[in-house]
Amino acid sequence: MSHTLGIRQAQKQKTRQAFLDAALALLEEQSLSSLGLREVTRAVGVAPTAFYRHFRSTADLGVALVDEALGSLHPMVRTTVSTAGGSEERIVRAIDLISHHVDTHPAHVRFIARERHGGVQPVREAIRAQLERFAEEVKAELAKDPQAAGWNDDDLLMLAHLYVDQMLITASLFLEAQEAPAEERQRVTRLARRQLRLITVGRSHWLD
Amino acid sequence: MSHTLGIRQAQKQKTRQAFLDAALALLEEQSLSSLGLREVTRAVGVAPTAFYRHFRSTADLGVALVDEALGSLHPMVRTTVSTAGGSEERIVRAIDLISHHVDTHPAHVRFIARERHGGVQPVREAIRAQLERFAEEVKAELAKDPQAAGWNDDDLLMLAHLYVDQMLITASLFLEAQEAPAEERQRVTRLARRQLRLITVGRSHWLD
DNA sequence: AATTCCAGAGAACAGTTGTTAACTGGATGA
DNA sequence: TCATCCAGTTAACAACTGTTCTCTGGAATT
Repeated sequence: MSHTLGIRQAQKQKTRQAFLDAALALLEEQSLSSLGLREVTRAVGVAPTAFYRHFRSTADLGVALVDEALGSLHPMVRTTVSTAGGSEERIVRAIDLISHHVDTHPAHVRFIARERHGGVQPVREAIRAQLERFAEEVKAELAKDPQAAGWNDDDLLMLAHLYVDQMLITASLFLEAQEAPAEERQRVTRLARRQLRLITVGRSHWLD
Repeated sequence: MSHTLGIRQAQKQKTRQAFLDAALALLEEQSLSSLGLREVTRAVGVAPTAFYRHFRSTADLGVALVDEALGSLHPMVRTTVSTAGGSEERIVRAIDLISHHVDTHPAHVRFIARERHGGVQPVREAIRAQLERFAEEVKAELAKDPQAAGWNDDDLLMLAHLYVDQMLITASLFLEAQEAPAEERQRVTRLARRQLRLITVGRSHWLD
């Protein structure tokens, strides 16, 4: 199926990835709308004009970063929501999973939080579309749960969005607490768990 | 109490406000970290150097914008949460209030949503501090409610943060739907109401 | 009336930006 | 083997950036 790339294509992809990595690093201290093309090429160690061989603009690069940051996350979300076990057990596991993901991919998380409402329209749209996909997937998993009996589609999607937004809020909190002492990070963990718990309580009494 | 300003101070404040207004307008299509000092002075119609008479940097201007956007909002939040009436009635009124505020101050709302996780640290910190104040105020109002009997302080603050974050999410949704047809805006209204309802249901069964 | 103050103007600085055109040299395919 | 392709280079462009220093003219103070 997958044809082995020639030396040429392989080198091109390698450079492209170097662009993405360099940009992500530079974006820890600024927004995409202020990221300069020359700034990125300088960080990669390549001529400014080389940029155009891979991206039309920095906005284009941003959209590629959205795919890198969120594209591979769908399986994880799907299984997290659907995993069997008691509801308390699932809450703890979900928060731990977010915490772990922030630890291993802080720059990706920062990028998404920053550019979700950022100044570059195509990037906002790309993030919005990915989050909509997450919501649809969460909804599909929720629908499988016996607890979903009697729920209409609109309410399921409403709940799914609530979960997705809460996921992002939690990730952002972990990110802010990243350099903080362990006790602060533990405080965030407990807060996130209780918020998720409250939503879950609301869910289980929704039909009353 | 308030001493009438001299011609000089009055003119200075006028120019300062012109800076804030011009910046806010420019920030509808970009982030603060890419806002240039000359760009702002050009929009105001004043020499670049005049900027330094009012702000040290664009970050400084950003912090001033945070105060303008959120500083005067505290009374509104306070009364909204505390207003008497049935819970369903209060939910409808809260969402309507947010919707109205987004209609009347779209640029302010956009600015806060954009810079909350934006690339300028002092501005992020200023927004964080204001939102923390909101949460404390909401918590204080919640504590007055008879429903809060048996709640500990941590859980009250947890719920207050949930409300504040939800308020921002809703405002952002209204903003995105601003140019959309009326039916889309109505859809957002209903979604926001139901999410608030679900949180309220969770709240009323929290102690079970 | 004379003096001080200070918001804003003007000019100049060294650096930066995105984009263009024409090029080089190694991988690719006939 | 030889012609084609194309990722990356080099050079140059006009336009823009933040910041400094010096100056001005009207308001504020004495």
